[in-house]
Amino acid sequence: MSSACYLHIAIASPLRQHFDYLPPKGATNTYYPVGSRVEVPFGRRTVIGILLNVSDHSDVPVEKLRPALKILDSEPLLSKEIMSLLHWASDYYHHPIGDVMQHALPVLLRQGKAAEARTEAIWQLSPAGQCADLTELKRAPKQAALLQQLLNAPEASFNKEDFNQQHNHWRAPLTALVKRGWVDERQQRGLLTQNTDSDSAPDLNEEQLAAIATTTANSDHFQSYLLDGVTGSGKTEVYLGIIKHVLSQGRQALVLVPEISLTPQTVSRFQRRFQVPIAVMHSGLGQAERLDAWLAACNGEAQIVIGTRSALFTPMAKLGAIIIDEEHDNSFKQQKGFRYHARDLAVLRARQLDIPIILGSATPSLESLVNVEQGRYQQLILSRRTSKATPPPIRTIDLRGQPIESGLSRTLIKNITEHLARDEQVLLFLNRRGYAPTLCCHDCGWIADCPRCDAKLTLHAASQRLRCHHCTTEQSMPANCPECGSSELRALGQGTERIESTLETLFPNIDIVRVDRDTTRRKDAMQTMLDKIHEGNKAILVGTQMLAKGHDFPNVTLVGILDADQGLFGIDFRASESMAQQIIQVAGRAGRADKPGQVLVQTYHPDHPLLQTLLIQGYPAFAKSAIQERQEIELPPYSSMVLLRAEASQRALPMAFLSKAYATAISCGSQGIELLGPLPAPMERRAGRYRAQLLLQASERKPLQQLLKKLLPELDKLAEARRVRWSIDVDPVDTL
DNA sequence: AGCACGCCGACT
DNA sequence: GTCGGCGTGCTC
Repeated sequence: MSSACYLHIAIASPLRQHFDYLPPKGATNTYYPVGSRVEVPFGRRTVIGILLNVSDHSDVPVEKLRPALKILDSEPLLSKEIMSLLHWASDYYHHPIGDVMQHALPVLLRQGKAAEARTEAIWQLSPAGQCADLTELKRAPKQAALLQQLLNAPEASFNKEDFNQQHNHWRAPLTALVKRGWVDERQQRGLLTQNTDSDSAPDLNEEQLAAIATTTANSDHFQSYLLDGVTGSGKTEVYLGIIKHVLSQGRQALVLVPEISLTPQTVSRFQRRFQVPIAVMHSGLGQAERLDAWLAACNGEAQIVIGTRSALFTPMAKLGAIIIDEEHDNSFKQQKGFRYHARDLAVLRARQLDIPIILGSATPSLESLVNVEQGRYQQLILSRRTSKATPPPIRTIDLRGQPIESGLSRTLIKNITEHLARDEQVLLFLNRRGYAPTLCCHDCGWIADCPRCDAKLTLHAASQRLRCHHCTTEQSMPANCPECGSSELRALGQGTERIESTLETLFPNIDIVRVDRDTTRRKDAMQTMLDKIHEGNKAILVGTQMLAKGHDFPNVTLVGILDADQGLFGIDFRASESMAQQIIQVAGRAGRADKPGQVLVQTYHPDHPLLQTLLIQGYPAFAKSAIQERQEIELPPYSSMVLLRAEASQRALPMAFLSKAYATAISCGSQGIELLGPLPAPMERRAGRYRAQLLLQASERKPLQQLLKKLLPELDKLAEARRVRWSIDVDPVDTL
């Protein structure tokens, strides 16, 4: 009995559904591997989708079905495990399955390229070439030269770099030699990055050993661990210890890190410790490189995969443990399109595979701390710094009524001078790049606003330009006020560029190194600066959060936080958590070597309770009180949030859509769900578009999910929906 | 999202 | 007269 056969296929489109196809015409075998790519006709074009499953029925009338064109993979490209993770994610984040699937594939595979590792051509002298008659090549000097090179090392094979070094046009002559039969051309598998230098593990302290022992004792079962270790306590050594164990079992390890901390140093630390192939996956990779890394991870050849957020979806043949470094970092949450949280999905993946997952941070997210409290995560504490250094004392500098020199208080300047006098380095943190955030006319009060955003333009002095930090707007700095013509234009407020120039006047003989997006735009700029800092000569580093993450500056003994107040009165309920994490992370840069460090925090609100708790009692105490506050006012993780956003070029449209959405939600039955809004977004206009949002909040996840399941198909049908760009954000990390 | 069809404005 | 703007509709 032959039953009907329908292929359910995920196709990249905003439609929340799959599409059904008949098997390809003339298909002889009946094996259709779920998780493989299928080429199908879709509307007027041909696209590549992923086979979700093969079923004996379809909800679509048969006459509407078209046959698929071609099965592109004979084996599943996405493993069963990844498919199930993606299904879950599509469901939970309410994002169309087709688009979700695309996130799991390197671009080249999405485009239909064969799932084969890149190869490079290599050339070798053929047996016939060994007794080649060079006189035949009298009139082909290039061929002769190439042949001579090959004859010099008759056993060796050469790749294109080898020829590039000695010849400028070698391709055609070499092809001629191949034609003559004197040279063999072969394709060889490219090699993964691997390092020949090696180092061995340092002696670990008891806490580190205990953390490794705990996680590895039970390494073939699912368990989430929160590795809560103060800066400098050697979290990475714990990761390495765990990975060593994983590798010894013949399994692979997946390490996810925030975007900014995936530097060559990070990777080389892993490479030096383990002489195994490592696949690195980040946004800077070329497409062919990305495909290579992906395939190597997939087939188990790469034993360690280090990557950012999206590396989570890499299929891995024998994954044995997942590590999330800096788990509190918000860059694990994708902020557009498919808005998944890589950390949260990683926990799910670990559970599915029944393997351990280790979330590490010096400043754990409140979510993870609550998970510890509720017994879902097991906490591993590293309380001691590995070096002798004691944690640096943190002092506040009360800015009220103080004379301030361009953002620097007298006290801070005095301390900088002292540390420099001891040939030490100073790090100043200000999370605002540019020269000044405001350009203002002294005579009429005009302010340079962005024409496309509800924001001020930032003055960049070096380029003499005004730039918007929220869109691409850029204009030259006017000589006169465009309103009243006055030439008295004043730069108000401080950015890193201005601090840098102030420091240059205050400390004319000291190196000032500014590290922000503007100074690190060039490809190796960051590296050059880090190298310079590591030389250890006295210097002042000024930077934004780029400086706060992960880098180790052994000779920095003074950290100055120039403006701690930014996060204190933020509109987002997570603003204070982020501020605290940022302050502690920056403070952790001080005194890592044998020199004692010192941290000075400038603030206009030294009595603010959150700041007090953080600076006097430390992050754990801060977290405890912040958690308590979340509990009292039923904020996440003590409630569940979903944000419905909309934007359009006309102001009224997003609000109109969201009002309709509000009404639709009510009619879907929204018992137990609080609807807040619709409201204009905190910065209503951005890049010329008006934005608004509707917040859905509930004490339980389930009713919210159920509502969305009913609500979203209804919203898709609304006429108002077509006039705006809208999106759903489940568990938003910032409500901006 | 793409892609086509369809009906109204300023240009070779 | 057309090139082209984006509103609307459809994709198994």
